Amino acid sequence: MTQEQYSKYSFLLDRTARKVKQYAQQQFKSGDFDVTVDQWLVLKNLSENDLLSQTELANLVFKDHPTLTRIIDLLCKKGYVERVPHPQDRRSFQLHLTETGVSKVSSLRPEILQIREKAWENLSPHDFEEFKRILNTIYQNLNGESLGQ
Amino acid sequence: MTQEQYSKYSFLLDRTARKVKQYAQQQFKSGDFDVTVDQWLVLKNLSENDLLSQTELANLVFKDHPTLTRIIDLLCKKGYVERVPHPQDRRSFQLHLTETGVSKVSSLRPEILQIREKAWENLSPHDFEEFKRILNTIYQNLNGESLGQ
DNA sequence: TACCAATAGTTAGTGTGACAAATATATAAA
DNA sequence: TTTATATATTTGTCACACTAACTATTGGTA
Repeated sequence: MTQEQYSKYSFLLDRTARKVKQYAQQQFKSGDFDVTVDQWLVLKNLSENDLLSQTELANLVFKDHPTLTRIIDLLCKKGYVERVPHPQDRRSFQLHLTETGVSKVSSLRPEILQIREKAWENLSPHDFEEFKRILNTIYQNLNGESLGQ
Repeated sequence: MTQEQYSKYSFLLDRTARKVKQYAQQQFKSGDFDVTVDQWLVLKNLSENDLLSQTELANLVFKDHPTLTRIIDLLCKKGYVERVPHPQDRRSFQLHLTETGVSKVSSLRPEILQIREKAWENLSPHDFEEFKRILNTIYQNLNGESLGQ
């Protein structure tokens, strides 16, 4: 296999990742979910781990701090999340899902699982495992120092 | 396999696609390439197909028209691309690499192939074929009407 | 105590992505 | 020929990614 051929993965990877996000976003919109795909990722992680700091959450969802700041801003504005001052450290916040946030997550979760399945038509469970393995290997190959999981 | 497990691919896919772009962009920067990753994709396609219209190019690189307009704007500002009025159709342009653009492409091409290879350490040619197959299947599953290649 | 490096978070700037709407021109239909 | 429709590109808006620079606070150490 030549170098030339190897270089195409980056194009296909980018194209497919965008399509997956775009497809989900369209479904989110037609279902009036009132959140974006990335906002959902944040909400979902907050529902599974209460009282995270922004830094802890950023490490969970693999987003950088400025991006997370803005997503949290939007989620606060929508009333799904609150920034609670950290009792010991005045630099940081504990992130907390509001009542509205909790019920938003539980009402959207099943619908979103459904949407996510569509991508796997014509593919096997073995394909799924291989896909995850390859994605993780690529990630680690490029992740220099931190070798993050 | 439960629905829950299936939903993780979208996170891994997005994370890996971002890492691939970020890694390449860092290398581009440390090598003073003077283009972004997406600008490179456009330049490369123009070097292989001269005198495309913006619509034709948009279909090649799978970017939407407004995005492409802005990338072309930047490449024109940098002097790598020219918009030549279409001789028959006054609505459209033929895109043309300048001298500078041509030499930029040929000087960067080998360096970029090198950068792209890094992702494939610890992976086999068979992995590569499976990866492409799965990416393309997912893309087509979500691509509703147009069934684009 | 006073200094200093590290940490938490924000702000600003640039580039990109998706979508809707606007403009200009071309082409087909009445 | 006039009208309607389709096409090529641009503009505007919002969201996200990444970098760099900045503020505030913490904790260690001289």
